[in-house]
Amino acid sequence: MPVDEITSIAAPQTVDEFRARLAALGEGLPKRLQQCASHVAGNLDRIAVSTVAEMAAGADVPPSAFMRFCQIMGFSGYSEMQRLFREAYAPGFPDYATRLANLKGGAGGASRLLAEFVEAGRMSLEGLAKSVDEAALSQAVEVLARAGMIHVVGLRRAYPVASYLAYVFEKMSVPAMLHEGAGRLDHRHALRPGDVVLAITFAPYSEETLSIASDARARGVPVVALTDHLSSPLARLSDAVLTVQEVDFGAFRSLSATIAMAITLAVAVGTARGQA
Amino acid sequence: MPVDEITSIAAPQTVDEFRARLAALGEGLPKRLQQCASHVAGNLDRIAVSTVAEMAAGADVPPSAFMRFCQIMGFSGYSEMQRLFREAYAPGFPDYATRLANLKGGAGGASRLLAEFVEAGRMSLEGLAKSVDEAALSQAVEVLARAGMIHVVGLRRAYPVASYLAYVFEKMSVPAMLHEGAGRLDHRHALRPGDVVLAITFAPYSEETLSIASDARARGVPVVALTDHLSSPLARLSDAVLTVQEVDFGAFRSLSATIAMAITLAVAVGTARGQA
DNA sequence: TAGCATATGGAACAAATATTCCAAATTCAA
DNA sequence: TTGAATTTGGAATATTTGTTCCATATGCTA
Repeated sequence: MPVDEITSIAAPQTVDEFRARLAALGEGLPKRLQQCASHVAGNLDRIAVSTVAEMAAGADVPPSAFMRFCQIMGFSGYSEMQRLFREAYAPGFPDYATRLANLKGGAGGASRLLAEFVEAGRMSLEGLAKSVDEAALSQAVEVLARAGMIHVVGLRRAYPVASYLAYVFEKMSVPAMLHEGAGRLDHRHALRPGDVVLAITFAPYSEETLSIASDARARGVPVVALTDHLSSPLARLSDAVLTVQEVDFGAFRSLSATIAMAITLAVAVGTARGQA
Repeated sequence: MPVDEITSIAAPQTVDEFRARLAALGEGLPKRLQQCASHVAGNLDRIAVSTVAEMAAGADVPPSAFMRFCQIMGFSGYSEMQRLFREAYAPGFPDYATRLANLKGGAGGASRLLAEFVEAGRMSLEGLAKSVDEAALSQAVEVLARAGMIHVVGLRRAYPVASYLAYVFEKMSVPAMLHEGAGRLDHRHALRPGDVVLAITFAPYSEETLSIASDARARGVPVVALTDHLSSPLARLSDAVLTVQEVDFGAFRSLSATIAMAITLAVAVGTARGQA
């Protein structure tokens, strides 16, 4: 039976199915396809970011041979095969805008909302794990661990995070003080040499928070930022910048990832101090 | 100075340089480029596997705007920028599971902690989705939607949740007031017929919160509870009880699931009121 | 408000990439 | 060795994707 008549089964839907099919084809292939199979097996992760020409060159076969390989794997061509890996590489493109539209149309009550927020939270946490800048994180911990007093600043949506940080710092006996926005009264006179400001703000960035941060910087007090983007105005004012992206659901953005980052920071700092 | 005359510096050679340049551009950009910057900052890992059209759509700008963005970042075009990420992302699949494993194995103590908290958060969210009592949830929404004023009470670990609820209620124009523990001063005189108390507390249960709740009940003001167990002392005092269990890591308990429940409650109540 | 500088979107164009096709090469069986 | 069946490579083509350009829109300054 010629290879191009191999009963075409459905294309693999997951990377695992792909692996299985690769194994199933195993030996019985002609030489060039064999080469493709073995090169692919060893370079699964490259498929997402390579062209056919590159993969073919890697397998040391002409592009047309590689195309045949894609077809006997069950795909219509290279593009379709690549799509599988691109999606696996950057998992899930759930389109929240349309889901929200559906939700509004559909029956769904509060439990449906809950499901959406749980999902958004999970994705935010996954995103955090994938995108955290480890260097920035340890730098932040280091700076904070050396602080005489940690001034936690966060208003509006960041306020719950700030208060949570203050709570955990207190539990861990780390000297920290929560700056409340209440009454427009600010405590910047409390900033002393050797202290550190931990500033938290997300778009639209709070004026007060930025102003306290720049004030601190002007006085030579280090600033650690917890914000949403490196391009945040807070980033420029800071000595260490931690970014956390929350997946939003409709107009609403939760705090799962931010809270996870906050507790990590607090516990890491508490631990570092305990050891010193 | 028009953006396309920004002195063209050499293109970033590493992802870190890229980040730095992104941060340096910061504010001064026109709207469309700002959108590009934001979207890119949050989706660095997708660049390797996406087309300009996809990235542009994600940033909600036309492809030509995205091209301009690539150019002011110092690249000749999208292809060149993408090459940086395709090469940088040689290391396997940044699939969540393996990334988590890397973090746990990683050198930095802080990254390890983060991995643990992320994992705990995810598990808490899953638990919440599985165990939610739908009847109690809709009952809580109903009671809150009818309230004249919602009094949000939560101290210590529950305080961040309470302040977050107050924030979201305000955003949704739901009359709500946050009872602060500050100064031992409590606002129970503010409780009026037709109001509702939303009380949040976890073991070890806060005296003050319980006392406000029982006070409210004595006056015939309904109480909605957000707590950790049906057997919580708060449960007995309440007209609707929502329970949320957080998975703890070591001695530390995060708030992912609680926050998810809180935002659900707030949005559901806001929506219900909007419709009425 | 006029006039200038800048930003924007889309259509036209260019380049890269995927895909097909078929003549030539190879293999295998008789 | 011959012929049929299969595999192979590359040239031709189709499709997708990237890039440029410019007319129009927008915002700013005087």
